[in-house]
Amino acid sequence: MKINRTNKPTDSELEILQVLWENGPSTVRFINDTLSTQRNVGYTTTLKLMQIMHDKGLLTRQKEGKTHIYKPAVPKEETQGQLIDKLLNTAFEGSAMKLVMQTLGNRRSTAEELQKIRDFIDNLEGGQDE
Amino acid sequence: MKINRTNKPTDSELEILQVLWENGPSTVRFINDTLSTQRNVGYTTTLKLMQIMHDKGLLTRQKEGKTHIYKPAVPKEETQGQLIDKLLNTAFEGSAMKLVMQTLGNRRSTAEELQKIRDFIDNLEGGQDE
DNA sequence: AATTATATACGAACTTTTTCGTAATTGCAA
DNA sequence: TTGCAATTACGAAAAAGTTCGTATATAATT
Repeated sequence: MKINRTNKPTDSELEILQVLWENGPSTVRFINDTLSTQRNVGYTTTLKLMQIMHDKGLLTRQKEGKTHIYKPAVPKEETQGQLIDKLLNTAFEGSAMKLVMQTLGNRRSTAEELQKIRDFIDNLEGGQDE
Repeated sequence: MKINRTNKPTDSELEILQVLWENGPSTVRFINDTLSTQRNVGYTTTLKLMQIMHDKGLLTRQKEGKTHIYKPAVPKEETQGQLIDKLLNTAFEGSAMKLVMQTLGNRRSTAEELQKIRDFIDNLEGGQDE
């Protein structure tokens, strides 16, 4: 199936990607079992969704015996980036700075985390040409 | 109409909120004119959407002559916060730090912006109890 | 007061996303 | 090899979101 790097996942699709990101390549059975611990969802529902995602090029799969092993067709970071871009454009006037400040401003972070971010920014400045 | 602080806006609803955030309280006519500069959308479509948003408690309105003046029922920051929380939970394992780093890592920021963020973080540490 | 222009209300069609039932297929075990 | 349990394929219903046509109301204009 052709990989599509422009289709953004829907909410349900994102749920499935989450499980794959966390657990690596998985069967429909495993994904459904995992999702089922959080909410009610039928096996064929999950199956259908993953088939659609395969059609869209969001997942690749490989036959293993009689089951399929699915994995994301696109790196996690790329999908995350798409979602950030969308949020940026629909709610933060495209400004990464505004998003970052809002995110940090209203959520508790530990001193360690804040320090990591600081270091990260310091590092950025070196590499970035302006 | 009752204000609903839990309903997340859909994509189209967000488009409308954007216009309101940028321009302040507006008529359906104004919103539709603004949206129309970017894409094709009928007047009654925008009207219907805003009526639904009013029903959901996303917008309040006030009659002015024969038209209605609409405005967000909930502060912009609160809606932004909802959207961030959702992104955090569906794609960043709930970690604000990860979201921030991804955001800054793949997008160009000016030195000024980065400095502002640094200052912001410094400020945060003082106020936050840990 | 009648006409006109603009606004609202509302139902319904259409699209997209989500859900699931049923049938067909497949590999394994008896 | 036959039967069984698990999987896939597929169609279609249900739900959510979007779009728009038509009817009705309202205020301004002639």
